[in-house]
Parts: sequence; C-alpha cells; structure tokens
Amino acid sequence: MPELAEVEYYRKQWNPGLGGTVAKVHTHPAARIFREAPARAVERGLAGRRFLASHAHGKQMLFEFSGGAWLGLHLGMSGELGVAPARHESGKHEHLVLALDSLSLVFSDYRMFGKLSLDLVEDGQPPLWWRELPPQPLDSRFTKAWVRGFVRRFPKTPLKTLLLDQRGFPGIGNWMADEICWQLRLPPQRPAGSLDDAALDGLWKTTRHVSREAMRTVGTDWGDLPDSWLMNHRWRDGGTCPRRGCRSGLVREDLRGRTTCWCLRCQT
DNA sequence: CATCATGTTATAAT
DNA sequence: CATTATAACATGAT
Repeated sequence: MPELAEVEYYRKQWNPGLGGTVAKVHTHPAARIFREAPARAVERGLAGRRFLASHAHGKQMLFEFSGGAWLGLHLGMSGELGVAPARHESGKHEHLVLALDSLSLVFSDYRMFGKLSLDLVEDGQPPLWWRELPPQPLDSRFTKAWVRGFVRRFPKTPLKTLLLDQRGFPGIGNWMADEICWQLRLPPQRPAGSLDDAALDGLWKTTRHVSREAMRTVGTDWGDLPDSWLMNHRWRDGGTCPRRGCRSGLVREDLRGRTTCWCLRCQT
C-alpha cells in the first residue's frame, strides 16, 4: 500500500513512543522480513535502548535508538506501523513488536515484501546507506537538471515505469506515477527518450506538485485527495476521467507488470 | 478455483 | 559495465 505520503503517515504512528525505552522485543523469527537482519540480532540490538527519533525518505524509514542503533524499515506492499498497549500479544502478521514502558510499537506485514535493517554505528551519524539515498522530490537537490539527467539515461523505458524507479524518483509508487502522467497529459507508455526539455521540466514540476499535495493531505492524517485528481477514479474498471470537459472513460491495463490507468483522450 | 493487489530484486538478454 | 525486460517472492480479498 505505502508510497511517499503513506510512509510518512506510518512513520508518525510510532511517535507516541518517542523517548521510551525498549523493555522487550517480540519477533516472528522465521518471517521473511528478517531476511537481511536476523530477528535475534534485532532483539539484541534494540533491547534496553531509548527511541530517540524517526525519519522518512521516499519509501524508506529510519528509527534512531540510543547507543548508535538505527532501525531501517521498508513497508513493501502490505506493511503497516501502529501502536498497541504495553502488554500486547503479537498477532498473526505482527512480526516485530517493540514493547516500551507505556506502549508497544508494532510492525505488521501479511505479504512480507517489507524488510528491515539494523545498523550499530559509533559516530552518531545515520548509516551510510541512508546518507547516500538519492534526492526525494521535495528536496532542494531534486532539481530540473537532476530529473533531466536521470530520465535521459533510460530512453526506451516508458515514462510511468521510470517514475517507479526509486533511484530517480524515491517515494513515487503506482498511484502517484499514474497521477503524474495524467496531470502531465502524457501517455504512461511514452518512451522517456521522446520527451523534450520542456516536457522534462513539466515532469519535474508535476512530480513535486503531486508529492507536495499528497504529503499535505495523506501524509498528515490520511486525508482525501481532491476528486479532481485521477487518484480517486483509478481503482476499478469503468472509471471516468475527472478532467473538466473530458469525462471520457478511463483505461486500465498492465504496463511492465503494474496495473496502469490513464485517459485515452487527455493523454496523447 | 482463478485473478488481482499503492513493491522490489535476481536473473538473463541486449 | 549500463540498460532493458521478465519472473518471482507470500498472502489474503474478491
């Protein structure tokens, strides 16, 4: 489920635990989410630490604990973060539960495409992999030149597919990619190499606009995006293009393995 | 039973 | 080596 703004929303769900100390770590050790950081290492690494801060970058999250312990989380397709009472029995899909003094922090993920990492560092800095993440759409480093340079590396790739590439557009997911193409009035399957400088500048601008509005609504309280966007019309067959004066039928088809929705009339 | 799902990545081909 | 294309991963909802 989670893209840029949903990830930001979930990150904040653990805020009630800030300042608390991890009394006990409960895991489902065999769960696939521990494929990179074994459950036992996570248990040992976090027990007794204070939860100090959290950050989100694209679809990645980073939780800082005392003593230089940094917990990285990725929600995959179905991951969620939430809180539960301090004494909480972990449910079927709750693979990581951090029991603090006053409440528990819960990571659940039934499909288990999510994952986590644990870095123990000396220098008080976030781990290197975090510092090296590419600029996200709302960073000042996400410039027109950055977008042009990235897109031009992949001339054959469809625009929508490229928007899903986390190396260039960290945080953009399936609904945001469709939304950006629709607002740009460009077909999702247009080869990236066919876009001129003006179109690439439009891509930069629209990517930022969609990201900003999503963060403002969904990212704060899972609020609704406007019905004038594609977002609320793209989920089922038979939807109608919400653009004023269009109202044409929307198309839903697979593009490179992802369901893609667009308007045949607006996006040419 | 078949199909689909807001994501990533290993692998192979070019 | 860089880019491009596809399949696989695991589970539940419909």
